[in-house]
Amino acid sequence: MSIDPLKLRQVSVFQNATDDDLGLIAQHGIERSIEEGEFFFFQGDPATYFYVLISGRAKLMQMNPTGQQVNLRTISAWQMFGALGAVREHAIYPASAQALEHSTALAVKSEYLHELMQTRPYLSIDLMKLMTGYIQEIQECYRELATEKVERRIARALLRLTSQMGVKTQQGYIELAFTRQELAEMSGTTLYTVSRVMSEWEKHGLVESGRERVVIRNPHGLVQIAEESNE
Amino acid sequence: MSIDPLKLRQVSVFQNATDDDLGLIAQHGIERSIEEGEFFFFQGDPATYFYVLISGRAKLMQMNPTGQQVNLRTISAWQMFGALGAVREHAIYPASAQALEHSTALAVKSEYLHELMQTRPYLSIDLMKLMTGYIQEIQECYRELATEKVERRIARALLRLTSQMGVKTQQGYIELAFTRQELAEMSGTTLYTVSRVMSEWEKHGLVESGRERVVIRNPHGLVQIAEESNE
DNA sequence: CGAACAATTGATCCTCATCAAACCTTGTGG
DNA sequence: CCACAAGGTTTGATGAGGATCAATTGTTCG
Repeated sequence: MSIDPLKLRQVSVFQNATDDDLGLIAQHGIERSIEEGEFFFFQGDPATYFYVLISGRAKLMQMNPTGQQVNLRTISAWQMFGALGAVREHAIYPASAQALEHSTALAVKSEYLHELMQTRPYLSIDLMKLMTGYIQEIQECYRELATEKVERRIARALLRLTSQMGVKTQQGYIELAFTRQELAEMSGTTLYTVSRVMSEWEKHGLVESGRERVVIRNPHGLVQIAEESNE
Repeated sequence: MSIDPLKLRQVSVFQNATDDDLGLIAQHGIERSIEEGEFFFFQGDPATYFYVLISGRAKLMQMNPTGQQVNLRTISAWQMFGALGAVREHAIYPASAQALEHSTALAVKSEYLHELMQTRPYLSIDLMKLMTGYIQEIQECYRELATEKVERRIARALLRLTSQMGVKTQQGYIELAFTRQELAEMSGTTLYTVSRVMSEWEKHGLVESGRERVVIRNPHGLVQIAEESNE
């Protein structure tokens, strides 16, 4: 039992691929199932496969020698990750990929994508589009971390998550499923600070928070915090 | 009077290009001369040209609304920059490029590179290699900024510069030409902190510093600071 | 119910940013 | 050739913003 190749069209890098190409890719891939907390791959491993997340959620992260983590990106269904190995031979993953919940993914040999790109320019272009988007995002995160205060960074992180993975509740609010720790790793701070900031926001009715859960009640208010000049 | 097309082979993205291709690119480019402090382009401008630096030095930087700067990359001769526009139509530059000294560069229409990539897979691949390298570098910077202390970040910044643009002095030391302000922007701190750290290092014979100048006398010592576990 | 894990909150401390003032270095013009 | 201006650098004093530690309180699940 394998996935429907045509569903791969949802992957931004494959948006311009032919049906045949999608079939080939699906055919060359194997489905992997990963439990919550387990890893797709580790930073430093040879980058022999790239992945397309089919279900679940995952995160890309780096660890420094002392074990502190930094979250680089959160991945939801039909996003590609670990594709840097398709560009360079003998590349290694520059980050680790960990499942945030039980997930399945299609794993395809990097060299196969590399081979395809030799004869399909649109594939390269679309992969580059993904890369440029990613470069812009991380550049922005970097600038924020260097120049902005925590509260604003946390607001930005929440807004980013909202647009990527926000789920509407019945009341029309937006719900996110992350621990304080995870939010801290995304905004370059500690879980204590995130907790304090959230408590403060809750007092002002901006958010409503619980265990592994944040409900945004007033997105506009968050945007204000994210944008307002340093008063 | 135009540049020798074959010199473009030094550009990593053009390493596999044919002589004819190099000729075409040179032919489609115009030479621009930029004075110290002037800009090649600004963040937010339409990304209609990409550049190859022919002589001089430049930096890619972002500014936040309050005017604080972050340095993303320093560019030396025969490096390409501003190429994100070749990937996506109507793209805008995500950063500004400023000349650190009088510089000349070849400016080529982004869409021309885009066109070439349609029929020359190796060009796309080589541009992607550049991008992946860049992604890895900025990811690393991001992680450092989020998890490491200033002293170590400054050491890392110096080491990065050393490998990219270091010039050997007669005595075999490595000399770099940057102001405290510039070093601060590269390591996410202030010129005051950079100055203090450098004074401290100078006492221990690691570096020798002057106006817009840093001489590294003991690279190994810097590596130790950059790597040593948080004691 | 109890164990494991997540969140909160207070107290404390430390790293750096910030401000201010003085000091160097370099280049320019009289 | 000296004086001065402009810009880079150093250093001290001060304070704020968060990190860290510790103790307590929720929450979920077997």
